Amino acid sequence: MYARVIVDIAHPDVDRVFDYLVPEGMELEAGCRVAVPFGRQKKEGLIVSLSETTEVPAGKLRPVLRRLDAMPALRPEDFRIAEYLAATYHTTMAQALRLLLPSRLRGGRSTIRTENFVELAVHGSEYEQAVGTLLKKDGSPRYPKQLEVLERLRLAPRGIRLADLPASSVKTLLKKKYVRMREDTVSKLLERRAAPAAPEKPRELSGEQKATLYTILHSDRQKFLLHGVTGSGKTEVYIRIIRSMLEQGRTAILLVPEISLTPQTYDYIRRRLDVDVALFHSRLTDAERYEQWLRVRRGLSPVVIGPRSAVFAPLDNLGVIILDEEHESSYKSDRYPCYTAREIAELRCTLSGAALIAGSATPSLRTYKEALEGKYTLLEMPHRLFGLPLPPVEIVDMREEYRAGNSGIISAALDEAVRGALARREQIMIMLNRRGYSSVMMCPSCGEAVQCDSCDVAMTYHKSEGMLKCHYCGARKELPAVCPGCGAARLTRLGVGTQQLEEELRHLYPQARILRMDTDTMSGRDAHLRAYEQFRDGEADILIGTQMIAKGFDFEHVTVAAILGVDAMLHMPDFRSAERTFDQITQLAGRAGRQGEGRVLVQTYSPGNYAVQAAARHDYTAFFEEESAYRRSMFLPPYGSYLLIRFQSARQEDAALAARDFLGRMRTALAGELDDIIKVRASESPIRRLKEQYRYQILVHLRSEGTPAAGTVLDLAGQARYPNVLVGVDIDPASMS
DNA sequence: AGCACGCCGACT
DNA sequence: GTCGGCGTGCTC
Repeated sequence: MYARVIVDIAHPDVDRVFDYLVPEGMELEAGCRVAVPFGRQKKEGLIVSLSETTEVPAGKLRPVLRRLDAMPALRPEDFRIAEYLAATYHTTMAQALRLLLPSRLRGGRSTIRTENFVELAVHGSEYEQAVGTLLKKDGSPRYPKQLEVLERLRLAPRGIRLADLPASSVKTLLKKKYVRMREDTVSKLLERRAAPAAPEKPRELSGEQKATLYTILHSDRQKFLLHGVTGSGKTEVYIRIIRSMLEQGRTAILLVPEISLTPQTYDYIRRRLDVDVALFHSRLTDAERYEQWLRVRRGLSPVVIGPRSAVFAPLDNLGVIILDEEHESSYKSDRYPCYTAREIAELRCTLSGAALIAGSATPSLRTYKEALEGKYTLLEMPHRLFGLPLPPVEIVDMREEYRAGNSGIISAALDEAVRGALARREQIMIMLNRRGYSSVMMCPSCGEAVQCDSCDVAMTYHKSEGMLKCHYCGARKELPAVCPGCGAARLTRLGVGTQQLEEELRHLYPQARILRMDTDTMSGRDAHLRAYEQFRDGEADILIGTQMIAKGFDFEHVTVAAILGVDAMLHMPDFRSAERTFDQITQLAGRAGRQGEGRVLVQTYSPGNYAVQAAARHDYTAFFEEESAYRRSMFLPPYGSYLLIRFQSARQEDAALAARDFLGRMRTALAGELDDIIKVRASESPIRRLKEQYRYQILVHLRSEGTPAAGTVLDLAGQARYPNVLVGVDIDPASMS
């Protein structure tokens, strides 16, 4: 018998299966991790399959050293997923498989162990009888040790480790057949099932919710896009679907963006579903992550909640994957392999016949386009619950403010709204994009940003070099002395930071209690939850923060919501900047007026921008039409496509040489497919050195997705071998830097 | 990704 | 003469 093994080395030269002899008496299964000799080293590997035959000459074969886990770490489906990852995102199988295992199960740090567990063999009246035989005639204990063991086991549904019980009592109880032994995976935390949360009464669904639910549960379609405005009750629909799957004995994954609000979603779900829910999020330690993974692997948690990596959760009988806020950019990994959770979710749903539900108030262009084309079934929920209207949105023209002599952060309109709310003891939320800063240079008088001459994106100011750079083509130019648009004499760096905003607010409203939420202030483990509760309980009047306050933060007493720094968003050097702006304004507008009255203010130097305008009117369709026409005409995703091939090396000349050589090969290979190509740009990466690595990149802009030219480039990248150079491929990258 | 092999320059 | 640089090739 031979074991076909993928060795855990992420290098293209060894990215294949190696055959090993299975020693006499060693029991192995596909999916097992094993220790194997590899050259002069000892390595970990995963058994892809077992075989009666091998092509490898007998002289080369060496035996498996040992089996590492008591239970196969991976399931057959996991290999399908890894193969897809390796093929689609151009990485090695070893690298792909690492995504499917908790890091604890690598590098000899841990193994899935089993131990002997003792569990009750008698239940109900049989149990009572059994207890009776251990009592004296007067009802007092005759064998107190054995009685104690029975009582402890009665309270432990998964049994208790043999090692944790008195051996002699167990021996006797085994003989009496009151208890039995079972082998099971070891884990202290697995015993610790969260106490059932106080169940909440099911809520009455709105007509819209009922119709949506009905369609999903009774359709023979598999993929759905649930387009529901903020406050339309999408979460309740998700819960009903999950419950329905659980009733059929199937399992569910709920994917949420990485917004550290996962615990809140978790609490909400736990109150509505009385099942064990596994929770993945970025703040778990390696050990906790492993526990959650093992829970799922053992089939103890039929529901998984987590960010993009949770799409790999090893659930059997998968019934549904829900992608909440499907448009969020955090669903795309920023590390190699640069996978997107949506694509993996689609694959898993196809493999297991599960449903996929992508939900959003502002669907990504791509998903909405695919819904219109029929790949997804489009479900609309255009109304808020309880007949609440969407709040009116006021656009404040900051150019006018500037010309009228107010060069501060707060416009006159926002000032008036804040003072009013403070006087009425109502709450205010002010959102700034990211940390508010941007390195785009903009004219405060006309609102224009300095654009690249050949790329239709704003250029980025690199202070260290004193130059403007284009993140798409690498072009550089001097900072112009006057605005190229209107000739005004002052260009400024866009945006303010949350800290600066906080200072300004303290100065303007000394009596107000201000709470700031951003990555600087939210460092502790439960910092988010504490801040959330603080504001909810009325311990602050004004909440300022980055987009982390825009989602899931529903507060009754908020009557004023404002968004600043819209321009830094609009002028991001990224073709998705309008999409992101539309999304952010829409999300913020959803925060105010959950109880009826509410004011939403948008401060911007580009009041006429179509994304700003459409968001203010709550008109997704209009935004989609305009944005998709623009993307189509410029061959931008999801119509056209970008391929970014990056060359990284500790030695600058190695990276540069590799990029140059690759460019040459690519030009030759693409000679017959020039029609597919709009542009090829080779340059230093905008951040030319990162973590000691010099970086060069080639950006290929293709007329449409999945063209032969794309295949040519990706194949070439797959074959590329340069000493000391790492070649990475990113399809439609989220950022060029 | 590691590790040995092997073929060249600078040294006791 | 040999010590050690790192280009090349291999790992079931």
